[in-house]
Amino acid sequence: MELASKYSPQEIEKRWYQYWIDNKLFASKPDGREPYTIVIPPPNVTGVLHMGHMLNNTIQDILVRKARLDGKNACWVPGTDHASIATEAKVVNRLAEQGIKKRDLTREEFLKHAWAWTEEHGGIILKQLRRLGASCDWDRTAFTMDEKRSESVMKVFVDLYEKGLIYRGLRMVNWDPKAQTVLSTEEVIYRDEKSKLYYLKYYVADPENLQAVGSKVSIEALTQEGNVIHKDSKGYYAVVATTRPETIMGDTAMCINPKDPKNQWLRGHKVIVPLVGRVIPVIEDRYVDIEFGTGCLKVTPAHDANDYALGKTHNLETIDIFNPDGTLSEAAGLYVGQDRMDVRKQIAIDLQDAGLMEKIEDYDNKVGYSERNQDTAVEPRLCKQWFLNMKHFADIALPPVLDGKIKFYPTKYVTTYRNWLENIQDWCISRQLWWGHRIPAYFLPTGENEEERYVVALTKEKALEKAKKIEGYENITIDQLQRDEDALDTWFSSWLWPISLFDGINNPGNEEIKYYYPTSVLVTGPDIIFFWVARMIMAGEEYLKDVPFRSVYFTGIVRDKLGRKMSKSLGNSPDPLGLIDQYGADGVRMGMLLSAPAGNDILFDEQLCQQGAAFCNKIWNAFRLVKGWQVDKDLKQPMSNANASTWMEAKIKSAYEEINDLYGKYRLNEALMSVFKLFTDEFSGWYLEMIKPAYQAPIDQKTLEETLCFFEQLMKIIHPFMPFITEELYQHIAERKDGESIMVSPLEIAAPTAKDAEIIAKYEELKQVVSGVRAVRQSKNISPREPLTLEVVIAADADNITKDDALGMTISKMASLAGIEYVGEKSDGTSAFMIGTTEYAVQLGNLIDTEAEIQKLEAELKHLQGFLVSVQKKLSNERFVANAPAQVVELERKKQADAESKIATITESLAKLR
RNA sequence: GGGCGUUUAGCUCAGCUGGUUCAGAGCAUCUGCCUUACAAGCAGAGGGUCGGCGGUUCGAAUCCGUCAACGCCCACCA
Repeated sequence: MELASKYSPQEIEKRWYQYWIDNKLFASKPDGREPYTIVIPPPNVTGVLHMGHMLNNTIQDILVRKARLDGKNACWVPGTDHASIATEAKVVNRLAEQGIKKRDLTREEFLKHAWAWTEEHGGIILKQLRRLGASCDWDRTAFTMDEKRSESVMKVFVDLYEKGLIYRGLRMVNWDPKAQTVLSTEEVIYRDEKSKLYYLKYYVADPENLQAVGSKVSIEALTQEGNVIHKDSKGYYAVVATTRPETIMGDTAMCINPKDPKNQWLRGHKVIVPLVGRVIPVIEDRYVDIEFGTGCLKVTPAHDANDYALGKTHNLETIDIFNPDGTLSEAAGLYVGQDRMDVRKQIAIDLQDAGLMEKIEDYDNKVGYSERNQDTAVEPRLCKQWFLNMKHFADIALPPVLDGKIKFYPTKYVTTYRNWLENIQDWCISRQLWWGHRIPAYFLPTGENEEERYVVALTKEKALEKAKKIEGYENITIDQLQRDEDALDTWFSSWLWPISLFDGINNPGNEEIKYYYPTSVLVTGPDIIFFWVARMIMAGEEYLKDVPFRSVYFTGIVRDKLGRKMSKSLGNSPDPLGLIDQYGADGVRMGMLLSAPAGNDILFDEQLCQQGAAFCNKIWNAFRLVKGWQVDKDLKQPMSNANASTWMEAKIKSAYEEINDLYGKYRLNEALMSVFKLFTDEFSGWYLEMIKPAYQAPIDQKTLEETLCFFEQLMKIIHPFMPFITEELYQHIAERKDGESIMVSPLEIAAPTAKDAEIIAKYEELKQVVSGVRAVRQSKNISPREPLTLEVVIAADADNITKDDALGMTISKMASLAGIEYVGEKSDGTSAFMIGTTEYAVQLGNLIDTEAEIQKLEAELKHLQGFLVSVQKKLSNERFVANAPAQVVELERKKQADAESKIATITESLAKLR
């Protein structure tokens, strides 16, 4: 079969992917082999493949394919996440485009739209992964909202509720006014913002009292005690610094620190909220920072977590001045119906106009935004929500990571993990969304001002049974039960992923969960260590009493080559599928990985894909060379080939050992680099050139067989990184039966022995001699094909690698030598170089440039003399000789001896040249 | 404010518990080659006082201290 001189991946990749699918080579069922399991971090169901996915999934695919070659039963389970906030937002937007408002629809109608959208866009991302070569067991594709996963979520909710770990309570929570849902603390990200600090005047409401006090103790006296008293024509006033003047309508107190000397004069008084006119008490609490602003804090219990806490201790009224959409409510009394951000601007003006603003300063502060929606600030809001008690889960999730039962790569994330768990807050798991798992709680009818009553059960029927057992509700009917409208946080289903994929919640102890769990490794980004990684560990420990994965490999963020995050607005994110079209999946995989040092961010440079494509071409052409050789069955294998073959085998063994070690440490970029060098330098650059027959000359059978065997081994070693081209060539190397595949062909390579190391060392020396001759050619401008004679300057009985017939032959071939001569003294007209302590000289005849030779030798001599001085200095240091280990001293002595001998040789040569 | 990490050739990174001929790789650069597997290639070469300072040691890129720059995470200072 004729092979083109350039490798074209497109058709080949398509063909083999189909072949793998047709032969169910990605499928896994429990059997007697050791399992190797990875569950995919489920991408958003309506998401589109980006470079982060490319990296993450390339890594997973490499690990899974390697496991297959190692003879393990590899199972990579794909799936998607319903991503409730993100998806619901997308559906709401699409409906808006059609002029439909979410709140005009019933829940059922809305969900119909959402499912339609999911079916339309859902799973595109999984299809895209196939282009990359992802070897997922597609028959297992799951969705966080499919039947099994949903059932698991419901069961877990009910179970945790019954265990008393889920509770419902009124808390200060983070509210996203745009999505109109509550968020967990982890979903709020804080951004630095340039804002303003407004200093507002709160007039003292009872100036007579102040006067009264003042009459007893004069204002002057108070001032002398350190009080800072503000007064203008309208009276005495306190100054409060705030970043949020629009919340003053919710103020129910002003707070000072009892130990603040500046504000002692305000003790026990009342002040008037500016513009609003409400009279509020001055309370005292050590929470207030004396140094901040004026030391006076406005207390708005409904709209700030700290103020809420203050409100609780001091029994303050709570006035909620915001509507769920972030506009001002009736309770505010002013600016009703306007957006809080507009009100902030307006009220500043109004305060100023009313003379109630002391000053405005620039101020840097942090403002919380929803992780999913970065243009609307999160609002602290008092809300009744469902929470998961995290203390219990932190207790069970910390030990496995600290004890190393789960290994993190890189390890630095253990600290991050521990810090989070040690300061954990309860997890707010309810969301005011429809797209998600609806909370299985049912409210019972109650009177107007009664506490709410509810039951939690898997079905409405079971809820009814439970309700009937409650005193006073014996006669309740099913229609009177009102199911909670809210859905659960997406992560409340994701945290079960490694369990629910094998149906371990619904079907505890089933064959699959027993076989595949714990999974082998989780490959994910550090940004979801709290959202997902930690919580999976919690769920695993809670429900299976075992870790969900043995190791976690945290990948970095994919950035552009300038180090900027890839983003749509910067337009610096390449289209992954476009890259695959251009460079082939194998090329892109290599490009991704080469730039991905373990645990660091990756600076993606498209040029690396080019390198990947070039490597494919290299492999392709090496194969063309081997495939083109004619065999002469009668030809005996030359010794030089037999030796080269022994060396190549040793080299593969030692490289493979190193590669395996790197896999074990998840240093995949380094493993790939080793693979690359093994193929390009050792195999193609050296080995093939060593055994390559002369033009149109045949090769002996044995060498060809051995070469094909190496080729096959190399294809297997490369396969996890570049699955397509390796499969293609594997199929070409020998006749394969239909259904056979490199993917599942076992790869067994023995560990290198001491003898292998010896051979490798010998060939390293051989390479140096060859390079030495080549360097001489280069510097003298001699054609690579011009035959030259090499002199080896050694004693007649001395040993040298060129004396080995096979090695000598190889050196002659690789360096295009006419012959090798052994001389006691090199002849005139030679250019020399040293390998170790042996001098080699290339006969140049009249091409020799004596002056250049002298310069070269002088430079080397100078260098050696400097080196010798440093070694001698070390050896003459008594403390070094006394303290350093014997072998280190011995080594220095050898360095000294070698240097001296080299210097002698060079000095002699120089004398002769002169 | 606390914690973690990074700083080694033009770029991206190795260099483990200090000592295997004055620090390595890939890419990039320069030079010479269209040598019948591959110019998406081959051969050769140049390039770093290992962020600064101080210390421990016979010996430090490697250990300790300190400073600086950059990055990330956490934290209720309005």
